[in-house]
Amino acid sequence: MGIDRLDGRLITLLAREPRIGVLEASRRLGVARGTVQARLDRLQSNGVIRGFGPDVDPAALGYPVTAFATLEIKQGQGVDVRAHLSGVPEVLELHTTTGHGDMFCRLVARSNADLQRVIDLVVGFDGIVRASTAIVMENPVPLRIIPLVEQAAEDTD
Amino acid sequence: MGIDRLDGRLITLLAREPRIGVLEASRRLGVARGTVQARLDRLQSNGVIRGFGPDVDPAALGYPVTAFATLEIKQGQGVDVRAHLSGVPEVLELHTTTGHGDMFCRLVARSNADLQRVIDLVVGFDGIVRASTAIVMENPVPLRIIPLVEQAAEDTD
DNA sequence: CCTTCCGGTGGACGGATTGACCAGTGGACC
DNA sequence: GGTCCACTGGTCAATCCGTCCACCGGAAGG
Repeated sequence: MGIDRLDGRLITLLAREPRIGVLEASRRLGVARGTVQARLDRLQSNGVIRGFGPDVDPAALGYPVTAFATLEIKQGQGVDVRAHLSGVPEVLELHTTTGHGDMFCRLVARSNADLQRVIDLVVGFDGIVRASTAIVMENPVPLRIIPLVEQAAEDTD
Repeated sequence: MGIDRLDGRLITLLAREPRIGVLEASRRLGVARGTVQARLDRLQSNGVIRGFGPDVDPAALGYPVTAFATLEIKQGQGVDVRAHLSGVPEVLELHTTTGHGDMFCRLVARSNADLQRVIDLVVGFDGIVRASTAIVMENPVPLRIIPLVEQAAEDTD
């Protein structure tokens, strides 16, 4: 389990230019096409590459506001809260974190005003005691993975 | 700007089965191939679909621990802190949020012990006054976009 | 009512890529 | 020496891609 330098270069290449196919990738990497195919198969069955889903921008969908909310959960209500939040489209992800039954989620909304509606949707549920929200103003480092891939490849796993 | 139901179905289909091509997608959706191609082109130039980058799992790379950190930044040090954090591979994303020069980032590490190293890396910088970290235990709702896409499509933008 | 515009349809074309094979080679390991 | 494994370089038929085209219907505007 782990990736070598060729895997790292392959992932980086695919991340930079997702449109290229196996053949073009093999040309760029200077290896045989079969090698790239084998690597890709392995990376996917490994679970290193989960898939190639479309990367959708919520802002372009009309949801330009992002916020993070910390939720305090009533004891034993965890399961219900999860079900509730997974039913809210504006909840893009949900984590349970260390602490006193705390959860943590990423929200999007159509506007700052609309964010109030979303928060009401999220908090308007019995198991949630309290919520504190932080609105995102800038995103200096968008979600990325390449630097980590390169580091993992350097560590010659 | 916005997406209709066909766009929504197309995005959902691509998210579920990224391997399928334009031709197969047109068959599934019951429309002509040219239509799917035109829609895809439009969605991409719109910026709704940013791309089809590989979805890499940090855990499979050897970084199974995720944490979120809130950073308090010294006045006027924002730019330097961003540069510093963007140079740390374990920082997967960084946001500036409402509050007193606060920032917010997602971290990964090889283990709970290794997380200490990462945090030291992150915090060991002049402009950062204080950091509070929450370790992720579970991830009931992984980062997702489809429910939002479907809602946006229903709203018949 | 007529005209124009626009998105979708169904079809076609050649070039390119894919997935699947194969024998051969070199290094690592026992 | 023998075995295993990954990579190479090549072939094959099947498929898909990007790009054209003529045609149609509805919507909007005159």
